[in-house]
Amino acid sequence: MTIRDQKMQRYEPHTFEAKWQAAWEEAQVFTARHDPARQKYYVLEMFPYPSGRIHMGHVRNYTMGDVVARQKLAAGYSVLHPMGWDAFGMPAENAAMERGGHPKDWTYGNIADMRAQMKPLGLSIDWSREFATCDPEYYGQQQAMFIDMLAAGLVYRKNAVVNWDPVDMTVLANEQVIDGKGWRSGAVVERRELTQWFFRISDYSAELLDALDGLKDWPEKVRLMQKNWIGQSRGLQFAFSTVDAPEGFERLDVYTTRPDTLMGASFAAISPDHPLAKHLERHDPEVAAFVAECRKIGTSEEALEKAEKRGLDTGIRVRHPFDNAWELPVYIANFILMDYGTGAIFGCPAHDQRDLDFARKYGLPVLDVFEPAEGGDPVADEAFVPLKSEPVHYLRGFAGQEIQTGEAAVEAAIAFCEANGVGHGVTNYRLRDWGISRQRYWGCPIPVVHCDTCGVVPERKENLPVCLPDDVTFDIPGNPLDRHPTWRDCACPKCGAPARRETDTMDTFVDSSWYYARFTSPRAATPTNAAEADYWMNVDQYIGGVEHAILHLLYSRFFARAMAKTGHLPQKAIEPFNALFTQGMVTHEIYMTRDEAGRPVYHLPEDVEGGKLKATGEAVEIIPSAKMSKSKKNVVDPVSIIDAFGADTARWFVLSDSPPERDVEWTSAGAEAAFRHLGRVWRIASEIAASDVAANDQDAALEKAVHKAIHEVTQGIEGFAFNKAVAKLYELTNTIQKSGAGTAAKRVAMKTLAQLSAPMVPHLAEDIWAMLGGEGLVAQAPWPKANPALLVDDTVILPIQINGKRRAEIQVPKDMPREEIEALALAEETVAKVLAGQAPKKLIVVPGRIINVVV
RNA sequence: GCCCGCGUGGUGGAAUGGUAGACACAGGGGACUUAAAAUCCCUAGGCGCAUGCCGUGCCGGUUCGAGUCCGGCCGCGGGCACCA
Repeated sequence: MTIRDQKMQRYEPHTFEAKWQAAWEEAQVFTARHDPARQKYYVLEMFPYPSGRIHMGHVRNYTMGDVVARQKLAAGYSVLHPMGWDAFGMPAENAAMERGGHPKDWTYGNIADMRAQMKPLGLSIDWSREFATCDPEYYGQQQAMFIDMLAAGLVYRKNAVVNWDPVDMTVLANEQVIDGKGWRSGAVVERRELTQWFFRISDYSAELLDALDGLKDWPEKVRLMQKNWIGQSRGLQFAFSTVDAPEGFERLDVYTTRPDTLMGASFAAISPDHPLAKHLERHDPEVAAFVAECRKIGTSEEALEKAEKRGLDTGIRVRHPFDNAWELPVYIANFILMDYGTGAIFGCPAHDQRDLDFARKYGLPVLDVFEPAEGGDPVADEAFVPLKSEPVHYLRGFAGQEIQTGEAAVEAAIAFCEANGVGHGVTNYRLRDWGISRQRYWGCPIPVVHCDTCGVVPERKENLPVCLPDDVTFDIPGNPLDRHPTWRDCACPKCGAPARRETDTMDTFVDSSWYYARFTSPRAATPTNAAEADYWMNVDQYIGGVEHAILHLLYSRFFARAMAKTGHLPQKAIEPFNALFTQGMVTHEIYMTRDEAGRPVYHLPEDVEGGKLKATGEAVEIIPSAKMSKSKKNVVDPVSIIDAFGADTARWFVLSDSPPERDVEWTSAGAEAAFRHLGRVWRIASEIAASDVAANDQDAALEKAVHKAIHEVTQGIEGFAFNKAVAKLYELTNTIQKSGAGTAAKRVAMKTLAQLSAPMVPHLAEDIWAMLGGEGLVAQAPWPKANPALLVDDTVILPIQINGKRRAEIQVPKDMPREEIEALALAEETVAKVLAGQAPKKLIVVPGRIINVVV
């Protein structure tokens, strides 16, 4: 072999990756075709926010989707694999505020950059269907649906609280509130009520809950999280009669999931947002001060739960429903949510830790309602809160048995109360209606007009889209739409009189709640096209991060139902995602040094070598495995990886080693190893292409290994165990390399390896395929089928355990009868020695698996 | 605080309740080379001279048999309704 030949036989992905991408493009391999003769398959990865740079998490997400899409294409499906941009949202406005410019320019510029970074990955995406949610063609259709949903009674307005920054005079998102203060102004944030638009998702609580059972191919944990989020509960709603309450508040409605503890009640409590609290606030300075204090906590449930539990005695009392002489004080308490139940509760300190803490703090009585069935001490500092399924002994019960489970006692208590005219049993949900109003510019305008005579009037559909005006500035905080007179002022669509446009825009979750449907007909003049939606829906495989397990997925499930109700989706699409896969993050070590003041200074991976800074030799502190983030500088830029190693190496790396649902740690050693392996595969292929060995007795063994690999790799891909599929491909590579089989058999083996690798490393696969004389593109070759006859082994090795510990093994024919195996096992040397002529206590034979001898 | 998940060699991980550590990374040894790179081969959980013993975050339980199932902890991660 000459030096020139050696040079030619190197794996140089840059010489062919672009070539094969052009070949796919030329052959229109990935254009989704509505072909009624073929079964369709719709693969979708959660679309990205156009931040400007792709990161390894994207590479991992889209490579997984690509593996599925390419394998299904090879398996004969008509595949839809689209890509778009979740393009509205706060970062674009923040960029405009910080750096000047316009959110639109920033966003479209980022999209162009990210598309250019994604294309070299060689993803099998039908780019002809691409859109961004900030395209007027997209959000105009969203506005049309909003109008339809408004007409269908799915949308309404009500008051709701927001975070208000009193210095910047603007509404803040929860993430912009840090320790109760505005992120820019540092001012203490207030809760303020605004009239806002809501979707009636809570009307669908029961249905969204029940339908979870049908989502067989969703992760169990996601279904469980959604179930808990919807939060169905069975309880009693009843009214206390009040003593010394203001006029109009003669009754206080409360909801409880533990009516069986009614005889252990020691106080009632209402939310600071309860109408009674609001009434008292106006007349009582002490209440006003307390309620004002409560409103500083912020709007998130997390903040509320973590805040110190506090209350204020209103002086009002309520009568116990079963004893007119028994009066309970009414507190305003900062931990009661107005949105849940009736915004008022009764507290039973003995059997609820929060109530107990509250009672101890304010010197309220603690009455034990029940004790452990076997008896126990009265409650002291720890509430007695057994599982509802556990039987307990009732001391202050009033319905049902003396010893019964909490569940039974609750039902008995509800029945008793209903029979005695004290309230009624109700089923409640934790799920609240979906507030979509955002006091921001960069979002889909809510297409309604406020008219002094007609009230709130939807825009006429022929006037859609209601486009965002371009002439806006972000030099002062707040919503530029609010101070844009020529955009804001308009004519009422109904009476023509001067009117004002709604200046709130929609939550970006609305945008992402139907993009999957729009991909089925992305240029249609209506939100969807019935025939296309009918063919392509549902999404057969949806892939994205677990961080979307609740909100995005729940909103999408609701929105699909709302679209079906308004005629924009077929009924079969109300559960839009047949299968869901939630993938893990890409992590990396963090490299840190400290400055003179001891503050941490972070360093990029490319600036560090061998635990030291390349520039200065200073040792760095290594913090293991954390989610890649710009602020910690533990990021690896996919573009630089592709430049250094090619796209296939990046793709191969993110699929190997870690199971897809778990986090994967990016290491430069791993990336180099992936590159080396692909180089080896390429070299073995080129050696086979140049070799000429006659058929021989090793061909059969190689063929068997190939078919085993077909079976196992296919199983790995279909079961979303890409790391295992990769391991099997390593094994097959090793087998081919070591095999002394003839060239013909090796060519078949290598071509099959190319086909099995194509979903993961498509460029390399094409190159090998072409090298070995494969017909056409491997991307269009049918997926190989394993011959079942070649998958079974004639003999199996059975390990023998003695008392559960492995001591020996025997090799037996695959279908040897149990009795013969038993005899062989007992005759085995080690076993015979241990038994010493005695019969075993027990002999367990699991055919094809194991033998356990118990002595 | 509440809901959900995860925890296995030096590292990433594999294992329908049935041989713990497949496959790979890093390491050690060797071959080839004037040398290096590249490549190839061998080795490899810990302890012990060894029959062997110990090992899947910790404690307990079920089972002939537990990484896997159950109960209780510890640690880490995700979500908590205006981040996307």
